[in-house]
Amino acid sequence: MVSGRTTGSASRMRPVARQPVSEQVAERLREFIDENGLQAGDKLMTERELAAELGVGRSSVREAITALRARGLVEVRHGEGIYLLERSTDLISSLAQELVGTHVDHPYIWETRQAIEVQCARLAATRATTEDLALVAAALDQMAAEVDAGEAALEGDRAFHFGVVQASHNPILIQLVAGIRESFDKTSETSLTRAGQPARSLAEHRGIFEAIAAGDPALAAGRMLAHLVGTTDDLLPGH
Amino acid sequence: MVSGRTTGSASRMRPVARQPVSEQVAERLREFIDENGLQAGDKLMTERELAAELGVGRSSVREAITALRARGLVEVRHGEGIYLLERSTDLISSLAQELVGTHVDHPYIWETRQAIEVQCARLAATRATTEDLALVAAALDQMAAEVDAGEAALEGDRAFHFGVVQASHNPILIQLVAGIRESFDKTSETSLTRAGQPARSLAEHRGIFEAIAAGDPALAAGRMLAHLVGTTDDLLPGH
DNA sequence: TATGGTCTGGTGGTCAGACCACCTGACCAC
DNA sequence: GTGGTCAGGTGGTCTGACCACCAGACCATA
Repeated sequence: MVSGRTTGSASRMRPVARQPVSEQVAERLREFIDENGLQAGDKLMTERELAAELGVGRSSVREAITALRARGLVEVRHGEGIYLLERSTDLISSLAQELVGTHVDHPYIWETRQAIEVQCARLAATRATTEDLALVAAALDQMAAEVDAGEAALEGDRAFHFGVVQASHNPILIQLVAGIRESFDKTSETSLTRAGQPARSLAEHRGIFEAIAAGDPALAAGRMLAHLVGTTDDLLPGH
Repeated sequence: MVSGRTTGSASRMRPVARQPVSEQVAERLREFIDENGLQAGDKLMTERELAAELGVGRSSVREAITALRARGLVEVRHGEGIYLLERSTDLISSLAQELVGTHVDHPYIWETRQAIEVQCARLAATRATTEDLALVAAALDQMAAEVDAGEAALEGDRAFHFGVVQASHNPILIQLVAGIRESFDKTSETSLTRAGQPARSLAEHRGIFEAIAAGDPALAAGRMLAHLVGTTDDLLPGH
C-alpha cells in the first residue's frame, strides 16, 4: 500500500452532488410550506397540479409525497386531497414508540426512561403550575382509591407519571415519554401486578409529589429515580 | 344536538379496514425482513422481482420502498439495488435528528441532553471498564493541552463527553447523544468560545471523571448535571 | 503488465397515459 | 326528508417505455 502520488493526497475533488428528482420535489414542498406559512389542516395542490407546476412526472410527485407522509408531515385523503399535519407532534412519539418496540425487554429502555422521567421531575419542581399540581394530586387520589379497591392501580399510576411529565413543560420530553409509555402499554403488562407493589408505589408517588410541590428539584429527581430504579429492579431480578 | 336514535349509540359497526396496496407491500417487506432474519447490508430483491412476486405494479413497490427509505430502514443505491440498514441504529439517529431539527435553539433540547448525559454519567460510575476510564483520561489530557495552547478545547470536550457516554454501555443513550451532537454541530456553533470557559469546563470534567472512577453514581450524576446546567445557563442569558 | 476504452446486462429513476376507487356536491324521484 | 343517481375532481394503481447508473467482462494500446 503505497497510497500513490496520483493526485496528491491533499484536497481531493469533491464528489458531484447528484440528487433524485423526487427528493428535490420533497424539498421544494417543504420550502413552499415554510415560506407560505401554511398551517396544519391546510390543503396542498393536487398531485397533477404539482407535477405540471414543477415540470416533473406525477410519479415523482407521488414519491415525494410518500416520503413526506412517512415522516408525518402530510396526510393524504383518498378522493379529497393532501393536507398538512402539524409537524413533530406525533413524529417524536411515534419514533420513540418504534424504538421501544425494537428493544423491548432490554434494560436499556428502562434506563432511557429513567433518564427522561427523572429530568421531568426535576424540571417540574421549578415549573409546575397550580393546575399541574392539582392534576397530579388528583392522580394520587385516584390511585389511592384503586389501591383501596384492591386493584392494580394502573390508571392512577399512568395519570401520575403523565402529570409529572406534563408539569415539566418540555414538549420534547413529553412526546418522548408518551411514545415510550404507549408502546409499553401496548406490548406488555410488565406493570405493578405484584402484591404490595401498588401501595408501595403510591407512597413513593406521594413523596415525589411533595418534593415537586415544595419546589425542590434535587429531591424530586432523587425520589423519582429511586422510584423507577426500585420498580425496575423488581421487574428484572437478574442483571 | 340530540345525537339521534338511528342505530342505537352502543356498538356501532366497525369501519371497514381499507389499506392501500403500497402500504401492504411495505408491511410484507418488513415481515419478510424479520422472518428471514436479514442483517444490515443484505441485498433485497429487485423492484421488478418484488412487483412480480407480490402481484402488484412496480409503482406500488417503489412507493413502499420510498416509505421504508424515509423511515431509515433501507438504503437504495442507483444501479445496484436495495440494501438493508441497521434498524435500531438509524432509527435512533433519525429520532435525534428530529429532536434537534424541530426545536433548534430552544432550551428544551439542552434539557433533553441533560437528562441523557446525566444518566450516562450515573451508569458509567457503575459500569466503566478500565479501558473506558483510560479513554476519558486521555480526553482530559487532550483538553488540558488545548487549554494550555489557548484554544477553545472543542476536540477535548467532545472526546470527554463521548467517553463518558460510551462508558454507560447503553447503546440507546449512546446513539441518542451521538445523533444530537451531530445535529448540533451541523446546525450551529453554539460552543464554548467564551473566555475562561474551557478552563472551567476542564475542572468540572475532572470532577466528573473522579466520581466515575470512584464508582459513585450519585456524585457523578450530580456533577454532570451541574456542569451541563452551568454551561447551558451561560449560553442562554435570557430565559 | 497495466492502463484506459468499450460493451453489455441488470439495476434504480422518471415519465406518460390509462384506468380504478373514492369523495363531494348537485340534482332528482319518491 | 329520504334515498338514488350522476358528474367532476381527487388520490391509487398499473403498464410500458425510456433514461441514468453501476458492475463486470473484454479488449486495445502503451
